[in-house]
Amino acid sequence: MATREYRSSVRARHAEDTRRTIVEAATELFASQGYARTSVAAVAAAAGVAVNTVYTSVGGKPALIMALSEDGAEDTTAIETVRRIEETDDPAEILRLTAFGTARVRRARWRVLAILLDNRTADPDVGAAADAATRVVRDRLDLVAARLVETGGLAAGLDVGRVSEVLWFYFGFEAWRTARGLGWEWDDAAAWLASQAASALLPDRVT
Amino acid sequence: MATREYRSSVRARHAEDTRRTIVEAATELFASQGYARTSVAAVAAAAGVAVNTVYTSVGGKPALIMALSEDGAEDTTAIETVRRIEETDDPAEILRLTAFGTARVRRARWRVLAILLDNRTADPDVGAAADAATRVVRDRLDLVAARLVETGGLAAGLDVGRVSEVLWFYFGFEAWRTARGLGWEWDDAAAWLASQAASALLPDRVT
Amino acid sequence: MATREYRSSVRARHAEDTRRTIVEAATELFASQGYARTSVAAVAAAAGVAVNTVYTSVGGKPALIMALSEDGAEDTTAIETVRRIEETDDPAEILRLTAFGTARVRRARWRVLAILLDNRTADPDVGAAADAATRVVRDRLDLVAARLVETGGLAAGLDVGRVSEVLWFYFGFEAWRTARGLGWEWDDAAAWLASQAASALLPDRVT
Amino acid sequence: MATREYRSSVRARHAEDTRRTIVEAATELFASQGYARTSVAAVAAAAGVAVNTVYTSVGGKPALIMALSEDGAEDTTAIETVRRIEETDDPAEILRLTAFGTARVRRARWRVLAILLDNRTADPDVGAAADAATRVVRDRLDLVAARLVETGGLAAGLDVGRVSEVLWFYFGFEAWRTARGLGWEWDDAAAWLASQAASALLPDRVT
DNA sequence: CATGAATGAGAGTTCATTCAT
DNA sequence: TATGAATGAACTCTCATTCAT
Repeated sequence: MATREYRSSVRARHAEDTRRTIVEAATELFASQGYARTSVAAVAAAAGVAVNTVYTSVGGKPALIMALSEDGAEDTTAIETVRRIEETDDPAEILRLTAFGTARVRRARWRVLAILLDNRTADPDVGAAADAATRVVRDRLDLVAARLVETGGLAAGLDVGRVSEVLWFYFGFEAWRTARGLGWEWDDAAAWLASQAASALLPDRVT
Repeated sequence: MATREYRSSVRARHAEDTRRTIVEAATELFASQGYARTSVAAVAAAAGVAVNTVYTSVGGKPALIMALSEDGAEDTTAIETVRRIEETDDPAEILRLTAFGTARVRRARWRVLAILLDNRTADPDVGAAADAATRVVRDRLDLVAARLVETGGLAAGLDVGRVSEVLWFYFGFEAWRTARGLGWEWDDAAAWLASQAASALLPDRVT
Repeated sequence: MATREYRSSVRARHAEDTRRTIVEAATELFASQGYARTSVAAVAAAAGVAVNTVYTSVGGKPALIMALSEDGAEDTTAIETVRRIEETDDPAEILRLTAFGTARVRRARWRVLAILLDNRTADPDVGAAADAATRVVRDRLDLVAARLVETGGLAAGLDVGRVSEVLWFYFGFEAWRTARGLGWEWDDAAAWLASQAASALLPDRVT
Repeated sequence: MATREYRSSVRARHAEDTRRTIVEAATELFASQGYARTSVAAVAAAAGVAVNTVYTSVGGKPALIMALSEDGAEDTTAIETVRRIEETDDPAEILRLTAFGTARVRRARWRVLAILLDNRTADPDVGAAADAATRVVRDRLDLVAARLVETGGLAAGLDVGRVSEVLWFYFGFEAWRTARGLGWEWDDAAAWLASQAASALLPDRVT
């Protein structure tokens, strides 16, 4: 990124600034008013550009959704989490890692995620973006589920599919949304969710 | 209601039919296309009436949301559940009753509920209706939480507020939505949720 | 039509008036400014109605073209001409009948025809309407050509296809357009075109 | 022109190339989609240049029309035809020369001509260009008409104006357009048109 | 000379809603 | 009560064009 700055011309940099300003304004408005009730004109006004600049520099309304949902699609945290999960054999630890890992990812992209989920029905494009985001997370949780089963430390009668479902129940979007809605802090929520998932998946602790 | 039928003229009854047809058509369309993308004209067409009849017999678009959200607002099940909860002192049993009670209520009004939740951001009126529905359920869960504390059978360190939050986490809208999304059957989901809520709220069974 | 007036309600009649007013305004504007440069707003203004009334009572811009091109699609003159052609065996007379018949039809619908031809490229819908109009006339001229060949009074070496082409050359849209452009009166033009077609199709008079 | 090439720098020559490429792309698109429905952006894309290059090297949209209509405005053929007409006294020969002469000119510039005629109403500038082209041809036919009258070999009752009109009818744009539309070959059409013009203007051949 | 970025103006169309019947 | 007709207000998007580089 830093190197890019040197290479790109002043004009290109300025254009990128404009684009970013617009996408941010759109994010703000989509979050506060909803996708359907936010007009392109309002986005332009909020970004301080002409209506058409939204079209020339980002695209139409669906393109705004694409742009903001791809915005910070960096997965370093997620990848790091996956790596650490590979390194441990303790199922409880795996659940804790998953909880705090998803917490971090959700926290970083919460506004965008909320927009996608809250406006699913407003537009097919939003729905598609939301589905894509869902799929990414579910796929990752599938890996975790497989790893959990691999450790052999789960309660009896759980196959990979079921484990994945439970993981989604506790670490998926809705769970975090509920936790957020209840005002729970990220870390508290993560700890609680991890323990609840443990009670659902691990054999009774007592001997 | 039944008595009304006798009193009302044929015309009034016919009008009531029209109204119901329209509200049902609206429910169908809101569920399949979303609130924002469903036009009053589409509702009218689906109901087989003139556009204006929607206005004269139900009201505008927001009125449709009101109408369908008040539609089957009968709470006989909920009230029955509350009554039975009052009669028992076993916290685990209370959780089970709550789980199956909410399952029954959610199941009956699922389509309407999904519409309200999925279209929260589409329109302030929808948001208000969704909030109202949320409040009703949370109030009821507050009662359950109070009752649970009353029994004295909960794990240590739980006050009414916290218990209510946990109940909402497991029996609130999002939990059921996730369960539905995972394809879980109502009764299976209820049993699982009850047991998870128990693990969260009740003291460890052993010792 | 007269009987319809009695049957239809005042409202329906009024609506029909509105529609006609709009189509006439559109015709006027399309003729003077061309299809592409005439906005729906301009049509509405010229008709003295709201912009949307154009949509509710006629349809979009393409619908206006359809409406005006179907407007006076009465073919009584054309049919009458065809009938009279069937009755005579004199090729020269047939050509005269064709000339004056087409003159009458063209004259009646000249404005509309000019619009269709002049705006062919402006919009695919206009092109389609123009093509349809062309096909109708060419089909009719095919019949005339067949009749001419039937009489056996044509010059040697002319088959039906060629005769039809020549008829189109002299009595088709472009010929009349040229004649109009030159300021020729309808009847003078018809007489001249008939004589020229005769010189092209009939054997040399002398011998 | 040839001398210019030597003088002009490489850059100027390159610029001229760019301009020609753009005008050709425009011609192609105007012919296939019509003037109104062809955007400057489309022209630029087809020419493989930036949108703005169209403005800097040719001008706006009207300028494109000007450019292509002046493009190959060489009249060597027309001038040659006029010269040869001056040399003969045989009216029939003059008509033949006119027919084949116009055929050659039309053939060379057919695409451009068709664009001008088909898009007359799309834009005042196009209309003006079309009118200019028309005037040029009509002026030339006026000369031919004068020459024909001069020969004294025409049928009785024809003044120069009338002769000019008839010449326009047979050798003007619309006639050729009709002939082209019918699929007639250039030379066949020319021969037929010449003979028809003869029958209209010359005294009956037989005595 | 050629370009990318940005713009103002305006087009067609849809929508929720009201009026007269 | 129910309706067809008509409307005003937005909205998304395209276009031709100019400015700074």
